Amino acid sequence: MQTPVAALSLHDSQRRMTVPFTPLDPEHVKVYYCGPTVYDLAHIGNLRAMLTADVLVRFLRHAYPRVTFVRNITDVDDKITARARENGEDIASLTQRTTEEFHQDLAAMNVLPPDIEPRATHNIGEMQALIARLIENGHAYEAAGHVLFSVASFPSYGALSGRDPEDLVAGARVDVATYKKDPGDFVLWKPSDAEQPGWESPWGRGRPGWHIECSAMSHRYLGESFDIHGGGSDLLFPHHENERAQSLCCFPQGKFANYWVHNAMLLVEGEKMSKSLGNFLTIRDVLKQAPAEALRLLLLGAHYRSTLNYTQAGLQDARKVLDRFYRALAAGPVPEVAPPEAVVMALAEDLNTPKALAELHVLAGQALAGDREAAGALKAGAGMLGLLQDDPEKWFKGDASEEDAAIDALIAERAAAKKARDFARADALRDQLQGQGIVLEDTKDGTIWRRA
RNA sequence: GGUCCGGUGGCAGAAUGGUGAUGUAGCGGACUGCAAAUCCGCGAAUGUGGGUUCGAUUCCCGCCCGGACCUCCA
Repeated sequence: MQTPVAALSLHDSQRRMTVPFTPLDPEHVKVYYCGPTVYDLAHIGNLRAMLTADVLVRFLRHAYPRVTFVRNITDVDDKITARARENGEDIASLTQRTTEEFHQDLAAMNVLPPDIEPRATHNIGEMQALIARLIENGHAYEAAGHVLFSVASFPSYGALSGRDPEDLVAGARVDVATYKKDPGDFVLWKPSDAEQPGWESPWGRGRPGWHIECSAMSHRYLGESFDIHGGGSDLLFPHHENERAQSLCCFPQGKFANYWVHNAMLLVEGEKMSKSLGNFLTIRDVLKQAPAEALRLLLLGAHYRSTLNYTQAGLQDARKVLDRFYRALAAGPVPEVAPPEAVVMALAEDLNTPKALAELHVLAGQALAGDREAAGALKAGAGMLGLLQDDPEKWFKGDASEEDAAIDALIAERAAAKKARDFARADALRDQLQGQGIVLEDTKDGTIWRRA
């Protein structure tokens, strides 16, 4: 039996409003997220989408008995082909290495793995089946070695992203391929030359277009209708619009995704993150400067639908906040209790993580004042955000090292000096440790230390 | 050019048609041999110009600024 939880409301991109979430099957909630194209290290913008999904899925698991979370790996893409060529590397080795790095980075960030993580290249047959079906029922056609989706055949094209197909044509800034019947038509299958990865198909050796993989994998693992489909807001158009068109045309009886969740982009020091500005940050770049948990807290500090400004100062802030939270946990025993209502309620309001964090601050204050029940609630509430599950000792001191004994020795020496009222000596020892990045705190139970 | 989203204290960031959270930073005090941590207190914000309203930061319109997307490309 699940504990009763506040009813979740979610902002659905298609309806453009926040609505109560009602699962198709309350016994089994199904979620699909677009995962990475594995040609390079994940950056903190990618991370934001993964983190949004993580908080969403954690909440769903709290509220419903069973959740299946599918997040794919896109391991066939022209960016991958290009990068492999630049590196003089095998495509397979590039995608495998990048996938492993992705997994390591997310594990470091305490992002839980999906239940199923299908790869595009393992689902080529599924994609071809969908494409054949679309041709059969008149939603796709072959032209110049390509198979294209016919936008005109799907009246509600544009409904997800709120676009009028007419506008799209008028504003198109890319030359329209002459073999398209309609400028809005997009590729389902394209021919590959000898250099490019390709698979045999009824339409010749080729490779899939960008969008069909998600239609194929979501169908295979979640069926014709599932609850939530998510990703970054930049995927709304054309990627998700096209996925929706393909899937609904293949399976007109199904609903495809019932709710669409899109997270906003982030800025770096007030500027758009881009390679040309040189402010492109991978997860690994950030983890050289601060603990993963600080980055996680920083990213959860803004609501997922708001543009978030990532800054160095913000990263340091997040660290100090975690110092305070862990101090509250370290101040005494931490009983195991259920997540506090206030935190659950905040998250139920379209995953309002900043509000949930504000509630955690209240609990931290109470815990520091001696309320151990509040400390338990702090830990349980933070757990819903994937925070504060580490040992406080580890947070403050890092992994135990042989250096620790030396630190303890200096602290003992300082204690002796203090006892002898030789404060000059005591302060010198403290300064020495300070220089090594060790901060001392004298408490009534003796001196404790932490790394700055 | 088109469509859409947003502009809240130094910084980050909630909320709301009727006294604007929270954190961090700053300042003052308590505690401390001095610090650190903790506690108490203080100051500090709704881009701009109109409109609707008894009342607007919230709703509407213009402007300025930022961002996303505009079809094989996050």
